[in-house]
Amino acid sequence: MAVQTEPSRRPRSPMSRERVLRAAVRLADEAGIESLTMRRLAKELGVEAMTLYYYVANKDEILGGIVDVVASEIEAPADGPDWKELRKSAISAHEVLMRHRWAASLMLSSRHPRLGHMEAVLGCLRRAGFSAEMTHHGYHALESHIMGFTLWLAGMALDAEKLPDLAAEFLRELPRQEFPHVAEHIETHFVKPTEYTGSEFEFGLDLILDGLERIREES
Amino acid sequence: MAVQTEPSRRPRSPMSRERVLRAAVRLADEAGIESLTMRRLAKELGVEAMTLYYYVANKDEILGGIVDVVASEIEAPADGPDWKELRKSAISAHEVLMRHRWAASLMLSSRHPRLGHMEAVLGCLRRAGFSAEMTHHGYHALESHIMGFTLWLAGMALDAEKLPDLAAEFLRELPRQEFPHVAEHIETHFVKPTEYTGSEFEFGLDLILDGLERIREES
DNA sequence: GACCGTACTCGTACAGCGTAAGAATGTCAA
DNA sequence: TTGACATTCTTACGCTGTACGAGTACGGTC
Repeated sequence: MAVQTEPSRRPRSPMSRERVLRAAVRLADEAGIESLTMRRLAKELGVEAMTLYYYVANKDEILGGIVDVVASEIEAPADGPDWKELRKSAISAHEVLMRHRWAASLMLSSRHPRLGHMEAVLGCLRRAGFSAEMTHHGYHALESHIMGFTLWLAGMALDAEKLPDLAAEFLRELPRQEFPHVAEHIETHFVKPTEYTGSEFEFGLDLILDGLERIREES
Repeated sequence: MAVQTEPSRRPRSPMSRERVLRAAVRLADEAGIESLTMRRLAKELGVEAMTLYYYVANKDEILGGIVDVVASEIEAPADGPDWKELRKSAISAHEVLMRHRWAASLMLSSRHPRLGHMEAVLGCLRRAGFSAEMTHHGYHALESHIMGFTLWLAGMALDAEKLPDLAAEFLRELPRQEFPHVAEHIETHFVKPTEYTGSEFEFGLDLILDGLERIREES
């Protein structure tokens, strides 16, 4: 039963569905999701396009697969009694989705639900004493914030390092008397090149969590 | 032979950029955004694909244009003193984006900001006494909820009328002891064919608005 | 009439996309 | 050696956006 296959004879590392997916994630991260084509992905793997179809039914399966890869990086809320574990989990989701800026919109349009994560979040709320009704409302409020905010920020951050310059130029051409608040917004937000620390995401998150807390205490 | 009023050579109404965009919106509404191709849109207008390029630089301009058409349907918050005008405006945005389920994700990826709406929302918060900082936070929290929730719901509602059956079958195959809360969630949400009235959207919206209110009163 | 500029529409072509069909190649067991 | 099977590649098809240039219609002017 000695494995006779000598890797030296065939320099290519063995292909696999997992290897395809990992390469797809890397390609999407580095070159954008629009660069993820069957031919380009195949070239990346040193192979022809049709070879991929031996490991994957079609491109949709690749898209679903890389969404799963990314989703598995998200930290689920712990099982303990503290329902504010959701806070950590939400921040984790935001961070992961910002590392893979193409993932959020794919995740929303994915036909296949992430049951494990959903179960963990719902259970966390339920154990904290929320009613079924309130649990569902809370779940959607949280998920909406994560997705909405992340999608917005990911759209902004397409060209992160030259954003201050872009904002400055935009500001110069903006008719200020017509859009004074927009001008103010851009100024405080973008022109000074502050590192994004997630505080904006957390503001909205805490708005929701504190609101839920209050509802829970009232009931 | 009088060829003048031959039905095959029907009198085409005059083409225009606006007519192209309106047809594009209708096509996307009726057949999905993925059906919006230059050739199909042209056929819809009784014309060849390349004709469209006389009115529009490229397809991206069409996509930007139809986003603007949809955005203009959204009711901006009124200029008055009541900052909860934002509530009406947010609900309007949600309704409009649900009428055009392809629009939300396009709007998020659009490179061109909707200054008028942004100015109205920011001004509304500012006039209510929020600090610049808080205004920006509130703006993003609201916008995130609108976009995140609408995108989620639009993804769900792809095949609205047969959703209860789908949910029932999904539920039948779901390992209940493994995902009890998910099962509960699906049951209360989908199996009974309740008309969606927007109450879920408004729950999260009010969580945010009430949270902002409290912050305003504290300061 | 003839001529011409302008506005508009279309035919053709090309590179790139996902992928169906099947041939070619490599590897192992009998 | 033969045959079965796993893996990869070649070719081709219909679709996409769109570059390029050739029509076509319709005013003026001479």
